Amino acid sequence: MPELPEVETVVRGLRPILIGKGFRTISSFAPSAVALVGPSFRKKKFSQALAGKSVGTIARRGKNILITCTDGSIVWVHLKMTGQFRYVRQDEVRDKHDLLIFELSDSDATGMHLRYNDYRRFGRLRLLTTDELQHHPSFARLGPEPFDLTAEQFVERAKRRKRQLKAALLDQTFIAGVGNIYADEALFAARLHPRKLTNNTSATRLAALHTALTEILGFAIEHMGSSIDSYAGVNGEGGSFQTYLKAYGREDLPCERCRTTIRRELIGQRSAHYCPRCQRL
DNA sequence: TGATGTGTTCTGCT
DNA sequence: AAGCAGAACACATC
Repeated sequence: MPELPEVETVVRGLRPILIGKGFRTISSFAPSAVALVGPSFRKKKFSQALAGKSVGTIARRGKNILITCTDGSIVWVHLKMTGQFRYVRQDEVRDKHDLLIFELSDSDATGMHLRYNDYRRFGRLRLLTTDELQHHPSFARLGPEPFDLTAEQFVERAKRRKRQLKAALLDQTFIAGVGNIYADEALFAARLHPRKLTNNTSATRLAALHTALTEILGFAIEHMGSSIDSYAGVNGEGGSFQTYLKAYGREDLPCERCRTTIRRELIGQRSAHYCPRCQRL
């Protein structure tokens, strides 16, 4: 389940593979809903439109990956739950969920190519112009990056709404990049109940939540994310942050602070893991 | 068959 | 009208 640290790890893995390289040909086994093009590329399929372009820069915005080509067009990728990029030998047998295969300008020399695999097919790749991306409603509404916000700015933002803390952290328009794992971990670290309301939480505690969140995200990036379910980096390497989880996935296990049993509860159709003793409402 | 998992979008309520 | 909660949806797996 790629969240901010996992997506950052993927971006860092893609850079040495793609930057300065060209897309020679792209083989697609993807349904048309998975790989799309913006209006200015109409009439062309994703594979056709991307072939021949070269990669300039690769960036992350929230959980989104932005691969900017030297002609200004952008491949906007959202991995959703199970999307993965893998850099593999060209002769590796194709998995049935390998949906796109990118032959690169140096593939003949290296014998390697890039694949996009997504067994649930929720992920999306779109080839757009810069303008189309900036005006796309779901991209334009993204909230600030956690690291770009001071604790004071986070407090001010939170105080403006009346929302359960867990829901606010998961809301990509409130803050970009946080998913279920890191929301639960940040709330545990700050000893805040997931159902506590933003407007009923003191500025001090909200500031502490922001500090916990950025510390945890930073630490998780250093550990190349959490390998839970099927997540792996571009070169097949797993992250190791899952060994540091204190709340997420620890239902029925003792809290490491007070030994109380960690509870799992549905909040807005999402499981929330928390310690009922350390995190009081 | 239907429950599961997660981010985004839709619907309807206050 | 704005802002929110909750449902629906995108899928494959078992």
